[in-house]
Amino acid sequence: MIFNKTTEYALTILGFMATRNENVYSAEYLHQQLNIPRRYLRRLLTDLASHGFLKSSSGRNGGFIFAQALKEINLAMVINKLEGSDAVNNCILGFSCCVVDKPCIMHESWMEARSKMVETLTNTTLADLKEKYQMDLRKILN
Amino acid sequence: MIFNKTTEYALTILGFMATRNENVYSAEYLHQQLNIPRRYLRRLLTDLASHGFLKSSSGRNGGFIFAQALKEINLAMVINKLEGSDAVNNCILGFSCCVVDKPCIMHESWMEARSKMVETLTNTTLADLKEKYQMDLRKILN
DNA sequence: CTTAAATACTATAAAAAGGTAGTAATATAT
DNA sequence: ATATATTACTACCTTTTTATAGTATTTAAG
Repeated sequence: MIFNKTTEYALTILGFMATRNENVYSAEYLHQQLNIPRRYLRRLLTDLASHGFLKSSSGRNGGFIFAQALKEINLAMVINKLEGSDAVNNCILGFSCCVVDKPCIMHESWMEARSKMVETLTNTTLADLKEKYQMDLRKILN
Repeated sequence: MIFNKTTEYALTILGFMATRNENVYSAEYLHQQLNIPRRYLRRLLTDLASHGFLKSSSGRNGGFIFAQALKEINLAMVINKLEGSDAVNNCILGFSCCVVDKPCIMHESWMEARSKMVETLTNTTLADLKEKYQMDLRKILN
């Protein structure tokens, strides 16, 4: 499982938008480029706007743009907003009773695994993805 | 999200069984100890048996025991069996087209994060959990 | 001012995951 | 043999997640 489909979609959208250079992205355009179900994607875009990642403009020539600088948005932020609170921070066993001073059996192994993952996700911003994308492009051209 | 509830339950059950010293564990007993819904837990135990982690014996005094040595069962195995195929090995974006020679934008960041996690989960066996549990017990007693 | 291209809102449908119920089958103790 | 404690199987119900539909609203072009 790892992440919900909705979260995957959100990362896909933001990742795509971050690496291209359009002025504005309409839902229809993103749908065609990314193959995410049309109506579901629209709602998700609205959500991403209400979460503060995107800004929407209605009407003709409207669409979505980033509401923040790319370097301000990291992958962990997106995941946390979409999975609700701290999906990534929970005990692997979902034990509400599993806390630092009374950990469950798997606590230690899982914390180690998880914290590495969270660290990477937190350290990766959309700006990093853009940079990587452009570097890859240059490699292909040379 | 990270893992399904079913996967959490499975890890809880196996972790519990690994750290205690009963001869056999009935569904009813596990239900009382672990607070997993009675009927759902039963089905899950049957599944764990058919996946080869447990062996069941019917009838009076029946129940479940491990079908393999504790050191042969690691957390990644359990997760993979329950989440179906390779949940943990998928692209973060769920792109079927994302493969090593044509990776998606987030491939690299995600692979790094994920592989750390998979490594820990693969290296942690039920025998390790048992050992850790007994060490913790000794600490409390001293 | 009308039309067209867009987002916004709300309700509903479909699919998947989680959970329950009934009954059959099995095996042990007495 | 019978009663009891157990798992096994199958069908169904509930909740959550994913997806669709209809209609209203916004805005720019012509």
